[in-house]
Amino acid sequence: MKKPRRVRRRMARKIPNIYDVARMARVSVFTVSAVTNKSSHVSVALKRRVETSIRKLNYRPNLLARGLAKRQTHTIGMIVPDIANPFFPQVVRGAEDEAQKDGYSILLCNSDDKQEKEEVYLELLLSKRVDGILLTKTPGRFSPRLQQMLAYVKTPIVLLMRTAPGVRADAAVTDDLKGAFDAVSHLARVGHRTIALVSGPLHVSNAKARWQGFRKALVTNGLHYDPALVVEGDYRIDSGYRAGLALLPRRPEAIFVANYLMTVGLLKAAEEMRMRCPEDFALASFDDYPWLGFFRPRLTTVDLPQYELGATAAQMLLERIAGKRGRPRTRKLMPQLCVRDSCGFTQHVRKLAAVKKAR
Amino acid sequence: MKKPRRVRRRMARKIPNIYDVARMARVSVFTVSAVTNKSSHVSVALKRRVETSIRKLNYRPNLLARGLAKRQTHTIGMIVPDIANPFFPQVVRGAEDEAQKDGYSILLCNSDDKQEKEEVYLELLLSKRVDGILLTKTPGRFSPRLQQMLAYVKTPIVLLMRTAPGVRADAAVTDDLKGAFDAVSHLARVGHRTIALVSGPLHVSNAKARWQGFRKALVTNGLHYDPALVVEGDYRIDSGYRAGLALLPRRPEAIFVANYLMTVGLLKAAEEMRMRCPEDFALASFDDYPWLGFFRPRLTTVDLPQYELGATAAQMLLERIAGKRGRPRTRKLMPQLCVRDSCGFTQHVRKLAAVKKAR
DNA sequence: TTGTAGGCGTTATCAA
DNA sequence: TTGATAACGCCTACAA
Repeated sequence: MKKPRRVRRRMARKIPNIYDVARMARVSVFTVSAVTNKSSHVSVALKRRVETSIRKLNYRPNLLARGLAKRQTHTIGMIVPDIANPFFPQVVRGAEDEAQKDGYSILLCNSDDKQEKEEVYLELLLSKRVDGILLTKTPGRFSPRLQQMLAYVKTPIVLLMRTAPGVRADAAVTDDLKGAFDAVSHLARVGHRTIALVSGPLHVSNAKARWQGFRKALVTNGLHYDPALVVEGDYRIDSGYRAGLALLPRRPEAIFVANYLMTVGLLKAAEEMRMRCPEDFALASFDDYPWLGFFRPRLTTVDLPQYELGATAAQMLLERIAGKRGRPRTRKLMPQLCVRDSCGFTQHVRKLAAVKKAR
Repeated sequence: MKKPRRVRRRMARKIPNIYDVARMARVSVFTVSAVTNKSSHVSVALKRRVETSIRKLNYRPNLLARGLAKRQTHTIGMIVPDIANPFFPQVVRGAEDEAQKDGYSILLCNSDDKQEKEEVYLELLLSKRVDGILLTKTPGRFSPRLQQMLAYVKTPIVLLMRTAPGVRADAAVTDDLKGAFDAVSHLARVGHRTIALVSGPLHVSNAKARWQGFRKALVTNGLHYDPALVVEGDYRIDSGYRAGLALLPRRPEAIFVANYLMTVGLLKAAEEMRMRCPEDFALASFDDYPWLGFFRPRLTTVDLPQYELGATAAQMLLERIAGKRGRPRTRKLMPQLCVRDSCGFTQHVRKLAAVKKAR
């Protein structure tokens, strides 16, 4: 004989559970569950009684318990390098919107691009039984143990922004090679012959792609690749600053920077060295923001669809969670070159006009 | 007689649970639990056996189940208007860092400053049994039902950035009145006599405070308050743009804008009207970002400690979660005026120098 | 259509 | 110190 659930008296108030509702409505918990989940047909009379009780008690199902029973939490984990990097907020927002449509919430983690942090978070997310994970992978491979865990639990993962060697998973990325190619080609077209590169960390897939796009553009435009004009940064402001200090004294005609934060650092260096853009050097960079058109130098940029990137990744993840099978897919979103003044284009046009006029 | 837990054969692999570990180590689940939680003393021999089994099985406690049993999830909910607003990422980051130190994760939600979304999220967070909530309250009051729920479950809330009438809770805010006062006073000191205001939505506490700071500065500096020079926006780019279109034709000597996004909009309007800052109008605005010093106009701003704000709020929340009692406290963080060129200060100084020289 | 009771994976209580 | 077993609050097969 099982004795009835012990009545708790200590805490005067207790959050009502499904039993409380059932008791008040004089039905079984099954009926209550059927009503809250619309899972099975319930007669109108009982349904009404249940709903009344729910309202009276202000009952809300405990999603923890539900998650435990159904083995799904309607939560997805998202690991980004740093939400404070202005690139990611829009991505996260896109993912959150998409997730929310399907009733999913997002657990946000910052890895700082450190493998150890990433590993800790990944394990935590698995322990919290998230239904899936959106991951901007840190450089480097998973530890064997983690790899094994991931394979074992089969929690779907979608890679975001970066692919990762050794990880077989869906991915949502941007066509960074093309983005860089377009930007650098544009610089060449405007007439710049010596073009420097401030690259991201080359062991990160998208930095590599941007570097490749840079090289390809040089080749295509018949320009010389000068290793002395290439500096590898880490996508943060300070590395852009150091790159600027190293690069600007060499007087390249143009500089292509692989992300916004490093561009900020580079401009800081230029400021200190009293060099102006685009008068003293042309500039094109990755990532676009709503404010860039209204401050000088008006940056020429490669605009990445950040929001869409996050939304797409979330969609892919939700499909996997919903049970979609098949081998991993990679969705590549297209960047768009956004020409403003920093590349020297406007000066270029003016010059052309002047030449034309002179003749 | 209770029959032993049914052996599941259907799914070949199953995530190991505490029973599996106990069985392999030939101990009871209690012992395993005691080991993983270090909650009670376990003999060295058993402890070793348990640890070995844990390692062999790659066991990780199911945090859902733990949460259900212990009635705490080590998760906190965070509701911000929009993570894509560049103000919030740093705030979120501060909160996340602080939470993570104590083993808490963050569930992130965007309310878009809509009461309905906020309410849905709040209920969801409660249903997910978060241990506490960080809330940048939308304007308006909670519905009675929600208010009742919140009071009932006693989940601690800390208000972030904005206080809210009718909500008795800890709060972490910035001294916006002082921030605005300092900025506007500075504009006056530089010599501007007609100063316009692009305000945030006045039913939001911090917009109100900034407006008050503006007015106080006018009074203190003996300037006239002209309602025609005040426009109320909604903190978004577009409202700043419209404000610019309305305000700039009136040729105020200076404009004070209550946040960054609206400043961006205002500059867009200025651009269209071919008015330059600071030559045609001076500008000071709220919120500072790492890049502002390197683009023109170099904005004079009120720098708010965003990261610290998030961190402080999280600390306060964690204290409440840990059981701290006492009446609600409000922590007010200090802003810092960051003088650059847009306020016309440098021009002002140059003029003074010229005058001096002339004598 | 509705109810009963076992299971989800922990922790916690009470004996031993 | 350890073990057995009842919560925690929900879902769901199976039975009625």
